[in-house]
Formats: sequence, C-alpha cells, structure tokens
Amino acid sequence: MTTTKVRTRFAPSPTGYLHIGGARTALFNWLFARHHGGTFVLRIEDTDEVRSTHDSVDAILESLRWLGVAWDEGPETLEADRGPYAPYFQMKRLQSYRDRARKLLEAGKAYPCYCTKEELDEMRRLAQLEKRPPRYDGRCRRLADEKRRELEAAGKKAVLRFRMPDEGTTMVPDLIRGNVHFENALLQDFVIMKASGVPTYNFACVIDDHAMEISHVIRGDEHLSNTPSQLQLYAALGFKAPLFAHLSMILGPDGAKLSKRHGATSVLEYRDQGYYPKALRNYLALLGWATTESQELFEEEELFRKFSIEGCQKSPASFDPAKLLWMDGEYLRKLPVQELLDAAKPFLEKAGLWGKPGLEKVATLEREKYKLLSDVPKLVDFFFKDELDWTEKAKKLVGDGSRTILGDLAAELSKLPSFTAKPLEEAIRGFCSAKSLKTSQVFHPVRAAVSGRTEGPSLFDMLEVLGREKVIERLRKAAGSN
RNA sequence: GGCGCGUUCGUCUAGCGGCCUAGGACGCCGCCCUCUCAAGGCGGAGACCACGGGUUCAAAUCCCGUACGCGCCA
Repeated sequence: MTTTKVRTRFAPSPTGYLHIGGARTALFNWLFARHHGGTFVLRIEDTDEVRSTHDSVDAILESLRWLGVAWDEGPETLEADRGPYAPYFQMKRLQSYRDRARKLLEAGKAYPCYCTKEELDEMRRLAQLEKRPPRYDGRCRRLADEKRRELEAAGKKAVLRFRMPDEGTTMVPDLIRGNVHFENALLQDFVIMKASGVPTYNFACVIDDHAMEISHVIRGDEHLSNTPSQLQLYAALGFKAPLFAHLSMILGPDGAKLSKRHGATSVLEYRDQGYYPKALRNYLALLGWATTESQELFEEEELFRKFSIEGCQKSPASFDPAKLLWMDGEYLRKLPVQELLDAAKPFLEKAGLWGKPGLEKVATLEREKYKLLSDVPKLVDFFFKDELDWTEKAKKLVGDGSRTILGDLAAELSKLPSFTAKPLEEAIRGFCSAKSLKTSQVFHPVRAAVSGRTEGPSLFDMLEVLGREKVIERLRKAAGSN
C-alpha cells in the first residue's frame, strides 16, 4: 500500500496583518503536518494586485515566526528559490496558471468572456428581480469565432471562465463535516483568469495545491462553498483532489465575527502587549479543538502527538481574552526566571531596566504575579527607582501614625548584623512586641515605605533583596527624618 | 434570495443510545492559607443539552421539521 506523504499548507493573502483566525488556521496545518511527520508549506497568495503589499508579507512571516509556527517550505527557506515546489509567491508562478488555462481553453473546458461590468451588473439585477440566484448566464459560452474576432479586433479584453457542468451534483468529502453535496446547476461559470492575465483565487489555489502536492487542505469554513467549484477544476484538469477539512470560524466574545472592536485581532498586537508566544499558541490550539481528556496545557510535543482532525469542532468558537490571559500567566509562572527575563527583554529595555544588577533577584520576588511579559518591568521597577511612584493607599499608610514607627525601626534595623529574611523577620517581630504593636501596624507601612505600594512580595524577602542601604534610606525618608 | 454549515453552563469544551439528577477549564462568588497582592487548596452558583415532532424499553447522543446565527454566490 502506498501512503501519500502528508503535505499541508497555509496560503494567506498579504493584504493586511495576520489575524488570530489566520494564525489558528496556520497552526492547525502545522500541527497536522507534524502529527503525521509531514511537511508544512507556506504559500503567499498575492494575486490581488491592488491590495497585496510587501509589508503584509513581512508581517505574516514575522507573526508566524514569533508564534513558533515554523513552515518547512516557503519564503525564506532553503527551498524558497530552488526547491522542487518553488517559488512560493503566486505572482511568480503566473506562467503555470496561464499554461493550465490555455489547456482548459483548448479542451473547451474554459472560454473567453467579453461581458462588461455593466452587463454583469444588469444580469445580477435581473436575477435578483426574478428572485433567481445571481449567476452568470453563460452567454459567452457559444460565441461564434467570427464574433469573437470582432470583439478582439475592437480591443475588447476577455476574462477566462470555467465551464461548469449544468447538471449533477458535486460532493465535497470533508474530514470535519462529512460529505457535503452541492447542485452543479447552482454553481456558475466562474472566472479563472482575469483580463490582466492574473488568475483568480479559486484557480490559482487549485493549480498550486496540485503542483505543490498538497495532500490536505485545512482552511477556514468560508471556503467550503468554494470547494465544489474547485473540485470541478481538479476533475477538468485531470488532477487528483486533496482531502479537505474546513475549520469553524473564530468569533468575538459577543458571538459576532471577531473584529477590531473586540480588541486586538492581529498576532503582532499580542506580541506587543506582552503575551508569551507559546501561551497564545496553546490557547489558539484550544479554539475549536479539544482532546477527550479535557487537557488544557500542552507541551509542543504533546500538541504534535495529540492533535487530530477528529478533535476539531464544527461549530464556531468565541475568542475569550480572559482565558488567554490566564494561560499566559500559567506559562510565565513555569518559566525559569532567566528565561522569563530574556522573554521580557523588549519590555525591560523600554523601561530602562535591562541589565540592571539585581534584576533577577527582584524579578524572582514577584514570580507568580506576572500575567504578561509587560508586567515584569511594572512589578519590578520599585527596586531601581530613586523616587518611588507612590500609590494613594501606600501614601496613606506611611502617614502621620506610622512616621515614628518607621523611624524607630530604621534605627533598629541599621544595627542588624545580618540583613537576610530570617533575622529581619525576627528583628521586626521583636520590634513589634517590644513596642506592643500589632504586626500589621508595622508590616504594611514598611512595605509601603520601601516600595511605594501596598501590594508586593513577602515583606522580609523583599527587604533582603533591597538590601540594608536602600531599606534604611527609604524608611528614614518615609519617616521624614531624612 | 438561493445553496451550504452550525446550535451542550457567560466562554472554550467532554459526551459519539443506558455510566448524564450532563464532566472539566476560564471567568464569577465564598472559605482556607497568609504580612499585602498573587499563587495554591477547598467549596458554590451557573446548561430544562436552540425549539417542535418522531424512532427506541431507553436520546444531549439517531431521523425529520422549525427558529436563530454564520458563510458563499457579491
């Protein structure tokens, strides 16, 4: 038995940033390929001449790289220029579409259509009036050669249309949805080549999926209705069709299609907000896919091993930012501090904290509090500031009632032989009982005095890390005796 | 409008004819731990399985309609 090698692809149009939905599609293709020891291909579908941009290409590549969804073939790989399937930009493959189009034309399976936009609009209008599906009426199907020469001579530009069968049904075998049937009579003679000589989406994608030997087309739900047309193309070209799997869409928290008004939709925005890429990737894997063991957190290898099309959901999934945030914290908490700092480097640099001595120790103090990488500088900066950013609550705590306490304590602690957590705790607790103060009367003002905040790490650990000099100085300052 | 797809707690989901008076996770609430905030532990509220019909001894699970949502034709 011959088993075909699994080859999947992600084929974005570079007409904007990579959004969450696209990233999820790419991810599933990648996971599926990895699961089967196959190859994941990235192909850029840049046939939209007006909307495609180089910036978009860059953004898409950067997004995938950042997310850790690594394509095996595609732009910027070893095969990019010379591999058997290269190139990976559709605009560099125009010749192959034109060759195939000519073959279809010669075989009578496609025909030139000279209808103007006005004629098509009129067709559509009439159809709507008569409550028929708006569909090209095939008037150029049987254009006499003479008439055609006339139009050509008059300088009329033609598009190329594919001749759909008039009857019968086309069945789309879908790995997620089962067999879906479509009436051919309802499918229209769609355009495969534009007048400019550039192919349309449905045509180019069929040619390429065949040329690149794609075994499984895993893509968004919105393409399900295009699939019967594509299947007819495969048949007309004598190609073996790949297997299809149509993924449900991703909706916003309110059930409407995910869009900018729901917050960030671009992968790079999540990067810039401080999300940890593996966490986002893990979260995305869970949107529309699940295992039977109700596991939530996956190592990369586990994802490869456990991912399956069977676990893919038919119904759309809502993107839940709250769960993503939880998951991000979950990942950050497990990270060794040094790795955490490396990951947070851009944010620490922006705050001017990167490379500061003691950073690792302070960062460790707040260990379990980071939800985002961008939280790291925010929770750690008190250590490095000469002038603390006082919160209102903290200011109140070091108010009149506590000044003498803080001053006395400063004096006490300056004599402490060893400035480490244990002795500090003993000393401060001793101080409390000596002065008949409740611990809370001392602990809270001290925290406020040394950090400017009311929330923070365990007090004694924090004092140890801050060190004698800073602690005494800050206590005195707060006490107003300095 | 036609065709197609979908519908289990607020959200992601488990479930594939009896184990379901529907399980887990996020979020929410409470308690415990505790020097604060987190983290962690324990517990709680939250789903008449969209609705209506069948099939069956038995249905969230199978079948048929309806509604609603979404996609494609644009």
